[in-house]
Amino acid sequence: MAAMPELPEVEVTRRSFADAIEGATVLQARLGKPLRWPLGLDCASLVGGRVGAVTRRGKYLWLPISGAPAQAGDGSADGSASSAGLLMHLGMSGSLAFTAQAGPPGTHDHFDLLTDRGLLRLTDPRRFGAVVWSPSQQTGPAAKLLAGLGLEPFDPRFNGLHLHAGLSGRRVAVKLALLAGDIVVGAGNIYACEALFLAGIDPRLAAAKLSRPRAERLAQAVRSVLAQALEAGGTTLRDFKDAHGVAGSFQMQARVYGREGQPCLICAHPIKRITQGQRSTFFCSQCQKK
DNA sequence: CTGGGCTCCTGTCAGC
DNA sequence: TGCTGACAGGAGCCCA
Repeated sequence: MAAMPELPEVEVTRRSFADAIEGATVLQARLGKPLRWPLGLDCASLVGGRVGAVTRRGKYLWLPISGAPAQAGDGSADGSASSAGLLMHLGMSGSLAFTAQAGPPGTHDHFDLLTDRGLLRLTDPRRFGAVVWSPSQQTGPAAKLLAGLGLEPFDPRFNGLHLHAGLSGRRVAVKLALLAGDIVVGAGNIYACEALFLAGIDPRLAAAKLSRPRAERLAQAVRSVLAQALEAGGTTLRDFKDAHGVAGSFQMQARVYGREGQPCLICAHPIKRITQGQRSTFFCSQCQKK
């Protein structure tokens, strides 16, 4: 079962278990095969900890865990932002399930957090995902990983002006600049392609060459594509499911992604596929201009 | 500082 | 049916 964790999928996952797990007590933790980075803590040290409010930053989830007896120097016991916790990333193939009853771990289940309210389980075949212990979001490994992330797409400060400023002085193609995530987070390969199509912008256009008005349109398109996907339950192309195993509603139809050779929905010109930064870009050469 | 390319690992699918 | 190669939604890191 493939997950497709771009921002909407991560947010849908978060919403699907955040309320249920908040306030739970950790009974046990287990690691499977190594993920992208080491946990940085003994699983046993998590036992007795209390899970706080799960938040998201970009495609990362933050699970505050406070008050575990074995955690030295953990001053906070209320699950607040300054609490210690786990920074999680789903990589390219990760998914989280939170269930009351779960069987023994399967081949691709590489992290379990058993609580008195249920089991949070990370399944990740490719193991590009990560679960990393950090003394807080603002310090330690979490701070390092979250540093340099751009604005959240739904942050009111993310607008055409911000995008235009971020793109200025960059020679890279506008699509790669979007993907880099240091201007705005959350647009992965699919949604970057889709947003550029919506905005009528050629993905190969040098970032700095995008005019202010077109940057405005692109910012709007990024928000709109991500909002649509979010509303649809995070569904994009395949079989994404949230932490209860609920599938998305399949409303977010890709207009260009994965449609090489098929007619553009606007002008019927065949959709093109090119490679940018070792990744596929889909676009309509007729509707998307430089 | 920017930009380009590589890398981690496994599953799936198309083609022969 | 079996093998092989291409490709996959992320993103940190290293080097020019």
